[in-house]
Amino acid sequence: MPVRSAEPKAVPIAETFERVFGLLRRALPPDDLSLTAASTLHRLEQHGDRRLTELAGLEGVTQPAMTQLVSRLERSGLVVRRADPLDGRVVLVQITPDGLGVLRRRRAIRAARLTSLLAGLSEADRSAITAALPALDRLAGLAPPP
Amino acid sequence: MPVRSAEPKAVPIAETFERVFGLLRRALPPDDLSLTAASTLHRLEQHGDRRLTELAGLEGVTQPAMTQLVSRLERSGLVVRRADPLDGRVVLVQITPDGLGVLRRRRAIRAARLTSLLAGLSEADRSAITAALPALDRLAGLAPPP
DNA sequence: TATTGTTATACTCTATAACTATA
DNA sequence: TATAGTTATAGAGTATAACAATA
Repeated sequence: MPVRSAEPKAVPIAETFERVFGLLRRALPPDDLSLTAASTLHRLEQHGDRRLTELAGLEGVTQPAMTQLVSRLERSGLVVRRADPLDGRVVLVQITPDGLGVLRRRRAIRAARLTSLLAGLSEADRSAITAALPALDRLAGLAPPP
Repeated sequence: MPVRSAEPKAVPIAETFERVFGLLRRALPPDDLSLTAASTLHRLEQHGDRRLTELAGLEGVTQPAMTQLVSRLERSGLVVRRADPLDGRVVLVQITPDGLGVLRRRRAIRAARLTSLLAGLSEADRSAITAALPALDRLAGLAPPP
């Protein structure tokens, strides 16, 4: 009986990831940021101001979708649009102190919830998850097929 | 310098999960099912017909949201609504052969994409991810705070 | 009266197509 | 002409509140 190579493993991995997504979605505080909004803010925090088109590419959404997301974030005071002195067409997006505060609060809330969930696992399970984090980060960092 | 207990670990775990979510989202075929729709179909496939309210609870969405999701799925021919002969108020949701086919196709596409991504990792990373799957499944299966 | 589900309404998030402004 | 971004429009997906039907 042949043991096939990489393909069969992908199915259970994909299904587990979808279940983890369900966990993320259900653990989202009701009137919190969407996952895309949070990811965008996180990127602006980590890597500084970015052009709108660049953000759209990094987040894997269209330019109009990012225009609208940035507009919503700006309306909420979490980012501001700035002009690029070198190119009049460009919009630079910058996170505000309020935006940083929202990220900080959100992180604390999610960490607390996740901590209480992790408490329901065995120490071995927690270790297995911790051990996989670097690998998962590398997986998530691989350029997805555009 | 004190090493604090469980709380600090939750932050990197939550952030890695969000990055994996980004991967999932970007790898979604353009005109495919939403993650919630897919999860609902998957549940109907695995566990048989379910009542609408039960599905809403399992997926962590409201009853009206599930009414609408089921309506969209029914319009697309992926599920049907059936009456419960024992209770005239109840709607039983059943997956159709077309729904099963969509799940099968979708699984194959996602597995192929994930396989090509996994090929970009080291064998050690792939092993770490595989080793964490049961733990992640248990984590995702824990009842989230309602 | 309580439960099951739907309808009404509103907002976020996303897409494609058409447009404006700048280079 | 090409690039950066916005506006227009449409649809999925979600929520709360109000409603209808059945138990």
